[in-house]
This record gives sequence, structure tokens and C-alpha cells, in this order.
Amino acid sequence: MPESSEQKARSRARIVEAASRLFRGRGYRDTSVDDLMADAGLTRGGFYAHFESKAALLGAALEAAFAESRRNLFEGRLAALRGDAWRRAASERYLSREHQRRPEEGCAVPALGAEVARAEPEVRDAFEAEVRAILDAMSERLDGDRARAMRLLSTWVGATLLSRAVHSPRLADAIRRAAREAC
Amino acid sequence: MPESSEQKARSRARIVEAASRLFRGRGYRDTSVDDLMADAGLTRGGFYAHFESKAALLGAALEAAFAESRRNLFEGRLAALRGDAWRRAASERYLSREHQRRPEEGCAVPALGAEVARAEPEVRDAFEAEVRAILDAMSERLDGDRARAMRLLSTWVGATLLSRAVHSPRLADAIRRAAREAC
DNA sequence: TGTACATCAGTGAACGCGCGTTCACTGATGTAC
DNA sequence: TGTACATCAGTGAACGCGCGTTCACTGATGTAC
Repeated sequence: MPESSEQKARSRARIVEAASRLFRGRGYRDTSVDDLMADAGLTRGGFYAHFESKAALLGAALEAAFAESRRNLFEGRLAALRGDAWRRAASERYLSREHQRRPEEGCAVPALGAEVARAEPEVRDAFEAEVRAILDAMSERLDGDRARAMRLLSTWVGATLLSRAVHSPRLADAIRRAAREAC
Repeated sequence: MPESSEQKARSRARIVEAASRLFRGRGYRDTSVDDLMADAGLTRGGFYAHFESKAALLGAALEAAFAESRRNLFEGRLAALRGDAWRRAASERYLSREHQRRPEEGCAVPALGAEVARAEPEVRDAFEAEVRAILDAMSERLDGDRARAMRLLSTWVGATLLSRAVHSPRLADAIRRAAREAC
């Protein structure tokens, strides 16, 4: 493989990373191709050598975002935990003030769920595959209780969305704290 | 008050209703002033006799949407219920397939939360006031347990967002069903 | 009762702007001989 | 080792389009006398 091709692959990866961050932070619709390319250190025209359209990038950006979330929830200090110990530690991390305040580095569901729900089937398929992967990993940590995993993820997502949309930091804290007691 | 003014008030109400429906159904950003006004049976130019800007309409649209939600959760068949009986009946309604499939008539939080989180302070204040009102009413039904109300609303919101974004109706059903067991 | 004028909600053409996308081009690198 | 040509990632001007907003106008209704 010639070096030029490796360079192109690196550019592509930078575009996907930029999209993953900017879409989560500002929304898909409110992020322009210009914004993305500038963030990746490129100019707008080059975008279409990598992706067919802006919409085609959304799936790849979602995959990158979910991969980050899986690392946060199942690796590092949380890797060895199981059952309720994992649930407590993971809840603390997902429902941290840090996660509330930095959507651009956080879970794609509260940040992009509503836009994904209105997207074409291919995007929703990509999103679904990632949600299934998260639910698989969660229920594996929760003694195979898949319904519990769904309930836990739902509570995390809703609390994060609410805490971000509300204006008062006190109310946001209270919502996240209450959600941390989800069983 | 002359009749012309009453007519203007009726037009304004129609614009707010249209916005409340269309914003929830298609998103704030993906609904144009033209769309809104056409839906209200008017033409675009007239909009600015009623609202200073498109952004100024979002707060009013949110209030209308939350009023609808409060009617759905606390009036009619649910008016007399308290404690766990209310929780079960309200969960069944919020987590119905109907609510999943009709965001334009549903709760504003899963539909517009992410866009509100990025909106100006005035919009977030309006949103917060409505969330507080819902939480007040919920905890009143739940023996004053405000943390439980926050947890329950979070689970409802997250499950609805997930079920709408995912492609498979089977997975969507499973998520809503699991969330119905939230305590 | 009729006429002239004022009011005002709504119309629709027009504005400037930013968007997604296209395309002729550049310039660095790789290949042939 | 040097020269000519091919390749190809990225550039940036340009495109058509839809958006939020403005504004001169219309036409129905209300008021004065």
C-alpha cells in the first residue's frame, strides 16, 4: 500500500473524529461540512473524496462515539467490576457532572438520539447495532439481566438529557444524583 | 377589545400549536418558519407580527407541549390514582407504542431536550419551569418522593428516546417494556 | 344612512446569508525508462 | 542519475437552494361626521 493511501486513511480518521465530537457537541444539523473539515485541519472540497454525503458520515461518527463510551464504561478501573459494584461505578461515571457538561465527549444517545430517530434507515441501523453492543456488555456485567440493562441505560440517558437542558446547576445535580440510585 | 384583536390572538394560538407539534415531530432546526405558518393556515410574512424571531417561539411551543403532557399524565383516567397505582398507569401511557410513534403529540423532553440544551438561557428557563412543574405533580402522586419522580421521569425519557432511534420495532418494544418496571 | 378616512392582520416578493455539493485545478509524490 | 509523465489527496471558487427576516402593499373592518 503506497504512503499516499495511508495519509488518506489518516485524514479520513480525523474527519470521523471531528464529526463524532462536533455532532455530539452542537448537533448534526448545526454542524456544517466546513466546520468539520476545518476541525480536521482540511478544507471543505476534500470532504467528498472521503464520504458520499454529510449524511453518510453520521453512521461512522456514531460508531466512533459508542466505541468511546464502551471504553469509558467497561475498561480501565471498571474492567474488573461485576454486578452491583459495576453498576454503582458505571452510574457514577455516566452520571458525573463532567459527562453532563461535555456532551462532545459523551454518550451519543442523549446528544444525537432525537436526530437519529429522524434519520434514514441506514443511520438507525448503525445506531441500533451500537446500542445492542452496549446492552450486551451491560447485561453481561449484570448477571445476564437484559431488562435491567435496558432500564439502567434508559435512566442514564434521560437523566443526562434533562440535566443538560435544564438551566439551574442545582436541579441538574439533583436529577443526576437521583438517577444514580436506579436499580 | 375589538374583534380584530381576538382574531390576532387566535392566529397566534394556531402558530404556537403548529410550532409545538412540528418542533416535536421534526425538530426545531428542521422546521422552517414557512412550514409553521403554512401549518397554521397563514403565510410566512405574518409571523413577525406575532413573534420577534423563530427562537422566541420555542419557549411558547414548549409550554404548550408540557401542558399537553400534564393533561395526559394527571387528568382523565389517571386523575384519581395515587402511589404505585398511578405510577403503573402513567408508565403504561408514557411508555406506550403510541407515544413512541407520535413524537409530535408527545413529551417535549425526548423530542427537544438536546436542542434546548444548546438554546439561549431564556429557552432553558422556560423548559426548566415546565420540568419543575411536572416533577412537582409527579412527586405529589408519589408520596412526596421527589428523587423517585426524577428517576422515573429520567427512565421514561431515556427509554422513549432509545425506542425511537433504534430501527427494530422488537427492540423498541423490549426497551419500553423493561422501562415500565422502573420503581 | 352614506361617505371618507384610519386601522391593522395578513400577503408575498425580495434581501442577504450559509449550506451541501461540484469541479477545474495544484502540487507533491511515485513510476518508467 | 536524470527527465517526462502519471497519480491522487487536497484546494478553493462557484453552483443552486432554502432559510430567517424585512417591507411595501392589500383588503377587510371599524370610526367619524
